[in-house]
Amino acid sequence: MKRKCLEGDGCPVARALDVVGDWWTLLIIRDAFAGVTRFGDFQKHLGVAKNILATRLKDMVEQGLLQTSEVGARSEYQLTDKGRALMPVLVTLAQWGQAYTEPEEVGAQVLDARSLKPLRKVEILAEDGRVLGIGDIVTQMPGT
Amino acid sequence: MKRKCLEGDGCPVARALDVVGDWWTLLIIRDAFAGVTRFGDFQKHLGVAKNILATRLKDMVEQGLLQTSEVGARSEYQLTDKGRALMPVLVTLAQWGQAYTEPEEVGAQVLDARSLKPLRKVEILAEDGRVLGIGDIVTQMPGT
DNA sequence: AAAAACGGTTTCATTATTAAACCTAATTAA
DNA sequence: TTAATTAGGTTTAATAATGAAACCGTTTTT
Repeated sequence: MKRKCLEGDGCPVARALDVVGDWWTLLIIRDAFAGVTRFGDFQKHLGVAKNILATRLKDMVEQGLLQTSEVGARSEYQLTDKGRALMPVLVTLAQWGQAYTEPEEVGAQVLDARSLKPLRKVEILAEDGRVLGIGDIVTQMPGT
Repeated sequence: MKRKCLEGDGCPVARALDVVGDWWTLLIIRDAFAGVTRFGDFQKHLGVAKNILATRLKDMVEQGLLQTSEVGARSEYQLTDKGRALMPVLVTLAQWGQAYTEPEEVGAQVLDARSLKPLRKVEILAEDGRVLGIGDIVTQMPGT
């Protein structure tokens, strides 16, 4: 009756979602990328209830996505390497969202820090460098 | 009191998650990429309760991720362009999962259809082609 | 010293998820 | 041709997750 059960799954997508598939997790990571570290700031930006933010942050620390450092008796939440490694996931998701969903107001964007321009569209490449389209990949599943 | 509220958000990540952020959605998309089209096959592979699979599929059709076609009085669920466009998201997620989570058994993989080899690691590029690391991007937020 | 803010925890109501039973139409087996 | 089974769901009732608001001790500001 619990909600998730994909921990040791053969599929890396399932395992990834077991860690970051919760409703708020990727949004917290997004804010952490934007420099947010304090409980109250996450709460304000996300508009999430404090209790569930507390449990999410605790879970994320347990999963190794965030680490806490006590700065002046005030704890800060910072991305670990494992959390930072989600950057390409966020960028890819953002590009899909920009292409296929409509904003009411133009808002947040991920930009190249040097030029402050948008990023190039993510491409999926084969080992030899060929650009792969949607029909060019196969998903090999264990039970199929 | 409802669960989601990010529909017209300024942030494309939030809008994307509003569509694909549900617990089972990306796993359904993954299976659809693997060629699954029928209700029972989704149910078998995912191990999800039939009622929630039914509502998820209905939602995903409403959101334009899947379309149904009545093949011999038996409906099939197929990816739309919008759904297929999530391929890079799945690939990036899978690569993160492969790098940062541990499988109990080696299982599903996304492969280049021609060579049947793994894909190249996704790179985030600036407009001018520079490879961007984690410190090389900035997230511009509306309320920050 | 008093007041406000920070970082939560607790409580209780609402919503989502689940397993299991059930149902109807279509297909397969006898 | 009938009977049994399967596919594709829907309904029901229990459990788990989520949410808003109140509360609480500590820390910071006034």
